[in-house]
Amino acid sequence: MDTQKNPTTRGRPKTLDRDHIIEIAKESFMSEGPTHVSINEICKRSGVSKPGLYREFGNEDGLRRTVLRSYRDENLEPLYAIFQSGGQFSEIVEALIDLFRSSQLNSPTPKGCLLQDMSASRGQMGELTADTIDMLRAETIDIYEDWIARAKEKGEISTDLSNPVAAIYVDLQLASAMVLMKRQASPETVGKFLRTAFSVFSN
Amino acid sequence: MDTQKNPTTRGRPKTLDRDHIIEIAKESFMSEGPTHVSINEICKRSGVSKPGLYREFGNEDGLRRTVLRSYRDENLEPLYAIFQSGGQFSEIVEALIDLFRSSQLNSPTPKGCLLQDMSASRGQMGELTADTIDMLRAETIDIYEDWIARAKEKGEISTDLSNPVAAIYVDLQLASAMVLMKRQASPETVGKFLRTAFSVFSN
DNA sequence: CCATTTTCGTACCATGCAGTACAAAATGAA
DNA sequence: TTCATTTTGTACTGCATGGTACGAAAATGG
Repeated sequence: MDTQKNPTTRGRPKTLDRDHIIEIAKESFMSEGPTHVSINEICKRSGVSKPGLYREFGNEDGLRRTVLRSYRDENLEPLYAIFQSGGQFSEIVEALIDLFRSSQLNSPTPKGCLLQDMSASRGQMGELTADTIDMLRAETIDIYEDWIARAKEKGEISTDLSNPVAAIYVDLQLASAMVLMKRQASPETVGKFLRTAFSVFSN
Repeated sequence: MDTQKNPTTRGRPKTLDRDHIIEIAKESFMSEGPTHVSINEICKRSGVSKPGLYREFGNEDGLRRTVLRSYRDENLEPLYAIFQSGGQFSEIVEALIDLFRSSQLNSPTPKGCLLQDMSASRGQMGELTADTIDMLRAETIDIYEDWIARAKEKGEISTDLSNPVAAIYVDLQLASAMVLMKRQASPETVGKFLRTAFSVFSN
């Protein structure tokens, strides 16, 4: 599905606000867990009829995939940008801490990482969403691995870990930091946690 | 609820195997997530009628609490024992790695930590289970904090982190290691991860 | 004004869920 | 044998879910 925009100008004008539904669904998935919010509930919260939502996204799997893609573009992309900024290792760690703090302070409800949450319940997801999860996970791990590799080459860090294992380590530390955020730990605690976790690479 | 054993010898003899149900439910909760296994499904898998299960555990909340308590006694207790063994910091880290490896190798299905899983979906749990989650979380955090405090006093470690924050750090690292296990990472990777994560305390 | 096109939402379907009413079955006691 | 006691499972209730059939509504084109 993923309906395309109206080519002609005929017919009843569309009132359904696709982006609004995606935002409501994203917020709901992140605060209550992607598998614990029903389509019915999303319809009520976004003020759309059920057939309206189904016409737009096909089915539950389609909605989840769309929301996850939106999460990538809006929430993950800024994270990627930091790793690919070319800054020094220590600068990047501090930039990460800043990003986490600001996203924690700017969010009304405590948020974790939607990709991690969906990944944890991958078995409950449909095919489209599961494939998207796999792609995004591979994408992020690659970015972490490249970052580690470049920092090693520049002599900014040293570690016993191979690059793939170091990438997994980074992935898990960021996931943990987001768990802390969801638990509403203070930004100071989150910062201390990240600085400590990344101190294993210092030389 | 939590029915007590028959005092008299009258009446129809009981055939329901309480412990078997608990084991089946625990296995199911750990492999599929505590909120994604229905009572119906547990009844089928353990060969018990639905009223039979309800007579034994009261309701879904009662079953979850019972399973979680059993998880504590059977799975968490050995972990606690390591931290309270009085060994040196480095010995305890190695003992942890051993415990993780053996539990990973001995388990047919990939397992994470039921307490973490339930904690993550605490909002979906009933009152009894939620209370038990809180108690167990406080219990484990206390054990980690005591361990850190003792190791500091003995001069085996040094860190900028306060004891409470260090305890949170330990908690998250163990949770991450269990996530790795659930993802079926090799025991070597899990070991490397833990050694690296705990290396932040070395002096 | 009418036909065509497109989007709209009410009302429905089958399924699975947590939880229960109730009578049959199985024992010891009298 | 019969009664009291206890455990058993079949068959049900009411509700929420994912998903859809279908006709009304709202626009443009002729």
